[in-house]
Amino acid sequence: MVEKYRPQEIEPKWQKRWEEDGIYRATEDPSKPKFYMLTMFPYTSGDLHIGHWYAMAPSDAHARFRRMQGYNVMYPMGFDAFGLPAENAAIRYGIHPYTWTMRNVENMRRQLKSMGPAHDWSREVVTCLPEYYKWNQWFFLKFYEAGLAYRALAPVNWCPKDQTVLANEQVIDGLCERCGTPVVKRDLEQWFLRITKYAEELLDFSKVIDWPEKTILMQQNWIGRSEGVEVAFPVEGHSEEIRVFTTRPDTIYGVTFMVLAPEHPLVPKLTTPDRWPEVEAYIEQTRRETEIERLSTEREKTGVFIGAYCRNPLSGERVPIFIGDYVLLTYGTGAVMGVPAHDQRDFDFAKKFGLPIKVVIAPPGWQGGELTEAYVGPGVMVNSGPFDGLPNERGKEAVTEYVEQHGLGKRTVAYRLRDWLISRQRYWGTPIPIIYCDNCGIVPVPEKDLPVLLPPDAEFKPTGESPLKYHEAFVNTTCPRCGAPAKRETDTMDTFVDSSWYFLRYASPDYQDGPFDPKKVEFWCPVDQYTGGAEHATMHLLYARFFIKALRDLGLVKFDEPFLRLYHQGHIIVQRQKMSKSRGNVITPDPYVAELGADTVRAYLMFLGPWEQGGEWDDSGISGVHRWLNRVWRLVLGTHEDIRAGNVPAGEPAENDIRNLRRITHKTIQKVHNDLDRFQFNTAIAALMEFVNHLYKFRETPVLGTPAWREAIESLMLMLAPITPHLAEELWVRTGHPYSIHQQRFPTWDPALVVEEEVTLAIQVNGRVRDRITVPADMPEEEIKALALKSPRVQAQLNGKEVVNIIYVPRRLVNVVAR
RNA sequence: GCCGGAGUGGCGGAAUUGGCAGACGCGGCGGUCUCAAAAACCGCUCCCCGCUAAGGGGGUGGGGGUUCGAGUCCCCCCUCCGGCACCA
Repeated sequence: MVEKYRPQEIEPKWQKRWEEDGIYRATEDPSKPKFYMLTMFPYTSGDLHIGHWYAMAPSDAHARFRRMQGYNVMYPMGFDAFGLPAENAAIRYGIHPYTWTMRNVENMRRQLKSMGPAHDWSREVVTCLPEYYKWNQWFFLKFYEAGLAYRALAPVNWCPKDQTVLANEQVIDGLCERCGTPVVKRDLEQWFLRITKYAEELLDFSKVIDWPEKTILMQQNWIGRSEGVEVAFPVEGHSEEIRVFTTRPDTIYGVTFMVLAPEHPLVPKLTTPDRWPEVEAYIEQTRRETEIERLSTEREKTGVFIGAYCRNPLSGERVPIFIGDYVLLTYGTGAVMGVPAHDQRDFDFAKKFGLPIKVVIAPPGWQGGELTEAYVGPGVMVNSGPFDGLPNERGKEAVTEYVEQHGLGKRTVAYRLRDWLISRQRYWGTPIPIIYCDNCGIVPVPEKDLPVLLPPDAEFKPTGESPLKYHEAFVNTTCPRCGAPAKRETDTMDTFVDSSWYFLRYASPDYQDGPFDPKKVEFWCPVDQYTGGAEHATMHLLYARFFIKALRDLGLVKFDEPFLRLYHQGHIIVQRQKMSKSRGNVITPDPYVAELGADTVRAYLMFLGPWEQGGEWDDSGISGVHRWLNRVWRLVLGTHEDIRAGNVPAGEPAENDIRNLRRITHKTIQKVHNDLDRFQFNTAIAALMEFVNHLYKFRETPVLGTPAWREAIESLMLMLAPITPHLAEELWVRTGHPYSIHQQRFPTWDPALVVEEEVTLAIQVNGRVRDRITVPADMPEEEIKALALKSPRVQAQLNGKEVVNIIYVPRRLVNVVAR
């Protein structure tokens, strides 16, 4: 009788042993190809839930698979530890963000380790520790020197009652989440990183090996490159001109109005006194709107005439100037030339304000009638002076030429991408290493004075702008340049700065002389395989790419892209929602681990469905996976005992059975290998389940105990090693193999053994299956077709109809087409 | 709204990328073993007509199309999910 499978005993045992032996510790061993495997590090929210395991367990299986393929794998783990939730917890529970965060780190580390992962914990990085954030500051200084960091006015959400800056998340329907006061926008001097300098290069994915198409597409759309022309419209009675960016210079004769972003700097200057009260009120109103609202094409257009006019530089026509919230200051020049006939938003605006709609690109068959909607298609230019008669595509070029030659404007490329605002008016983040001196102005903190430590005793509650502002000992300092009394910058950095380079720190986490040891980074980086949620497609993943390109240009790294391959896992949701403490729907792995073992939970999470898709948490199927692991346990140990005791079915093993067993073994190896390679864990496990089902049948035959049987059982254990590492190790050692299975090679398949000798073909008549025939795999096409036609069921279906075609798809089907 | 995805039995999902729809598992039904239960094992299980047969019909969110053949490709629509620059 086989001993019972007790994961609660074997799992801690092996975890301890692996850790003691350091079998997952990565070293710079050049004898094997390196493989840097990385999972997005978790935010230290405190509730490590089944969703974290969902992200980590399959990724761990992939890392283990790569190790078994002979790669020198570095698979580190760390914690993203700065951010808003720590401050919220501090306010709610009166606990210091540091204490809260580090307590969460402890707990999350313990829970992660109970999964039995192959992480190299000696490389752990925690971003809220000074030895980490010091280097955020160091990078900031480098960026500043290189002109990549600059200060500018930018709006923040401001709650007038709480006197505090709010994150977008804290604004619910335009109201402060704490007190319900309407939130307004307020301009503050803030720090930016010049990501737009890299817009063009960031569009290029040719140096990436394998990223999901959709992620590339989302980043490209996010960057939003468009080619066009910037044209200056002189303002009547002023020396100023309004510069507009347009991708449709061919429609310039159709301009009937001009719309400026309400925040446009020329608005106060150009607005006539009689229009000012209304204009000012509209600007105020706009400042309460979100960008999503403003860009919605659904809602009715709004705007206000400012009383001023400009002149169309080509047609000479007089054009009234409006402001409208659908124009954003951050895109193009913050001004739009209104061409209602050929842009739907302009059309809606013109209808609303009774402005003329002048057709300048004739729609096909147009008789000069009124349009019911904007015509955005191609056509011939009309009402466009010297350009009349040109097809509009050529017209674009001609107008651009004209504009450039007459000094009215120039070709430009506009990007939707904006510079990265990194200032946060928060406590729990990296202090920005800048000092403001009355004599010297903006003075960067000298490198030798880093880190600028976050004072532990600050009043981090939301009592004002930047919490650090009220920490006198922090704020008041002396100017490093002239020695006069000076003040520190009190804003902290966006936490996306932390996550833009943490993967470099893993290469040398204890390095003191810089953010990383250049030699170690050169050895390990870039990341070969990155996994994480698709919600990071446009922000984190773009910021990290920007960071690496900037570091490259600073001479700090030698590669262009941080992550060569990328895979997105989906998310586990509960009651159709993301798990969160506040919703009270957090599922932790702990009780499942206690009852069924980590291996069962790991395998179940991988078996649930395509990793990419995630899904609703439902534990009703977990017993099936646990049952299966029990079957594996009894199969491997039971047959091991039977063979040793000579207790095998009598008789000679049939040649055919041996051949079949070997084919099934090798086909399974091929399938599991390919699936683990492509993150298709669910089908890998399904294949392993089928394999085990087959082995239970073969167990009843004399092949039990043959070399083919041993090959099957060893392959099974090795294939399970990445998925259920503890079970695999226990079985491996118990069946007399040398520790550790995690230092073995993944089995390989023999292509010659995988091919089927016979195939079953579906026989269709007009696309419906009517019969099946089993034929030798190498039977010639003509014979197969003849055989198909002979089938009585086919004949019954044909019933005198004329056969017009016979389609043969090798190894699949025959389709008889009849009329 | 804009950008990007997804939709297949009672449930999670599979389908070699245009070739037998429903692998594998859950659940359900029936059985073996047992004093009994659990565990384990065996069989059946997309829907409808039909005798639990032979056989036939329908079927991958809805509607249309391309094709010998569509879950897969194209067009329109519906629903759900992710992101929208201060949640990370």
